[in-house]
Amino acid sequence: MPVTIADVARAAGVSKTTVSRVLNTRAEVDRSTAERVRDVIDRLGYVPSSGAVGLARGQSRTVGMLVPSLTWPWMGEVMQGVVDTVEAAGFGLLLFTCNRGADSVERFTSQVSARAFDGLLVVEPENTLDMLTALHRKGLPVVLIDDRGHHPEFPYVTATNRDGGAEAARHLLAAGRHRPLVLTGPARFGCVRDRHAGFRDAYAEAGHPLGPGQVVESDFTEAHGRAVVGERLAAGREFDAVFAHNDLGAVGAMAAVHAAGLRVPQDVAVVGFDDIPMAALTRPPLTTVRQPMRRMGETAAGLLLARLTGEALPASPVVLPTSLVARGSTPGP
Amino acid sequence: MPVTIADVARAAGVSKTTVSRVLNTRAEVDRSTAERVRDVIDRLGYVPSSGAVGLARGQSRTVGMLVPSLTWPWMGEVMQGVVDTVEAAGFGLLLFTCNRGADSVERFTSQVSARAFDGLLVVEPENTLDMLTALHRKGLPVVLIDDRGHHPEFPYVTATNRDGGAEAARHLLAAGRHRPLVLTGPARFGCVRDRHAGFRDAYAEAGHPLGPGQVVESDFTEAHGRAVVGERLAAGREFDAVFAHNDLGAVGAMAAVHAAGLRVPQDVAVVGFDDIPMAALTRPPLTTVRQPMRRMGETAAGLLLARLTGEALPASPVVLPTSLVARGSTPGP
DNA sequence: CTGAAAGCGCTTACAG
DNA sequence: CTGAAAGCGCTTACAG
Repeated sequence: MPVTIADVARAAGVSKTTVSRVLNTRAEVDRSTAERVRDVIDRLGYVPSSGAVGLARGQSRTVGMLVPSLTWPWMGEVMQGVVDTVEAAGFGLLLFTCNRGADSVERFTSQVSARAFDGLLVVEPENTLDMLTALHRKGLPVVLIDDRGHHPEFPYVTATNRDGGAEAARHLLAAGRHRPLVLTGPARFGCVRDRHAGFRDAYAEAGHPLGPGQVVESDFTEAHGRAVVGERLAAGREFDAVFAHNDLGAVGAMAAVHAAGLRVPQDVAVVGFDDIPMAALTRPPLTTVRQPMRRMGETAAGLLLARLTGEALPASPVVLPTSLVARGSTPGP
Repeated sequence: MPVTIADVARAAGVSKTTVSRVLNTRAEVDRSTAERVRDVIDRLGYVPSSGAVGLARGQSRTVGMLVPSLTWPWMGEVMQGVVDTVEAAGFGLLLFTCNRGADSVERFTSQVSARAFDGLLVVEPENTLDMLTALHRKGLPVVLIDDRGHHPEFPYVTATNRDGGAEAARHLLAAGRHRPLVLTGPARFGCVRDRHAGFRDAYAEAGHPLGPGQVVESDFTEAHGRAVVGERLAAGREFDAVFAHNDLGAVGAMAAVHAAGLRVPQDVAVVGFDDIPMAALTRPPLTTVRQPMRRMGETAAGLLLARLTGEALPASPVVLPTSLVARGSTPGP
């Protein structure tokens, strides 16, 4: 019932070949013929079936996106950047989150074999790097967003985590805070190691090297950040600042400081990482190292699309700059 | 290069028809033949091309999802519910956000004509109801999530907005707050009218009818909520509570109360609506009327999938219950 | 139980 | 500049 290329051809008195040619604006069509065909297309409201085009051309003009979760606080920004870019290029975006065990991972890889999409954008779910590498080796174009420090063999977009950590340190040092407590993320993440290295080195260079008791591995949750800082406070405060490797952890830290009857930033200054939407709305607003999440999404999508339309991809990763956003959780100048 | 059904047929010494039959588990295949074919499929790692299957069957086993924005604080939960449900059913999810003007709306509708998906889930972007209604009339199955009170002619999933408003009122009344300030959302939204009706009636029934000065139309932003409450406070406080129609507005209200040197909840109690992830993390944590966003997403997806697999859809909308989550921004019992 | 053939709606050499 | 025909990888009557 929907109108097909055959209907258009019949109505315009030409062959399907010709219709296809004006559809794809191949040059070798008589101007008046083309115009007539275009009129019919408009009149009939014809739109080529994407499935048929894909089958005939061997490509789907669709990109896949795999994410570990859609509810993480910064995921919306990444997604928005990706969708905007993919849509503007006239591609479709197929969304996957294989977060229900091995079963769903398998289902996902079978979608790949089904050639449902031409390329893949991914925020890496845990333990999927091997699978992704295998897909890439089999010829699927893949671009990673935030490599988690795994440095895969395919292109990725990340942020200057080391610089970000260093900037957080310099900001706290400038405020005269010499005894920070660092709440890292899981140590297996490269971004965590980078953030910490930047922070630690900056403190060392300033003549205030971090002692072993000043660094605690956390898990990126608000609850754990709160628990750790709460315990440290109860055991007797020996720090004048907290640097958390993500904003949620920083929010937990602030809650613990307040719960202990202390003030942010006067007694304990707090710096987070990410600049999630909530960061500007906490009390006090959270000073944080901003990652340009939306731009990271746009950039990754742009790389993948370029690859799909024939361009070669940059051999080296794309590293976008972080920036410190100073707010009320650290002392003003 | 990828393995096709013809490869499998050849290797198994049968026709493509037979392979297709075991693939789709039609009964009329000899058991031993079927087993042999299955072995070959496994050995070759064959997966049917989704595009080809779709073309032959006239359906894509993909559902589309249209949203106004991916960065709204509750969108992640809705999306997660949708994706989980759609994935579990073995369908693909194609994501659209036509938020770049009429141009992108047109691009979206053309995707529909291209039969890229079999059904559509939508959180309605502004001014798209007519377009959606037209698509539905042309035969596209559509399910709306949160009807915004438009009561469209196709199925939708929403929450008990009126009850939610009433529950907020009863909660504040129980705390002895008789002079609330109401910060509504845009009046054109049906959910806003419902929330307000429930709240207003409950106050009236309790003998404390709302005066005209106690209701202000806001726009669901934190900034406007803060501005309105700030002005009211500066003009002389004549309210002991704020009911905001969304959590972001409530967060703004709390900020304004604190900025005025007053306390939440002692001087001004605050109740929000939605229960976004941030609500539990504010200082004090925000009392709010919870909408089961993830379940709304799951439910809508389930309805659409049922429809696509042949079941009839319920004529009446599905209305999920809201629930009041009491936290620190209102006085305890 | 099994297969040859037509068809889904396009694109693309190949001829003219 | 234009078209007939083959092909993309499946499914599905239709025969046997």
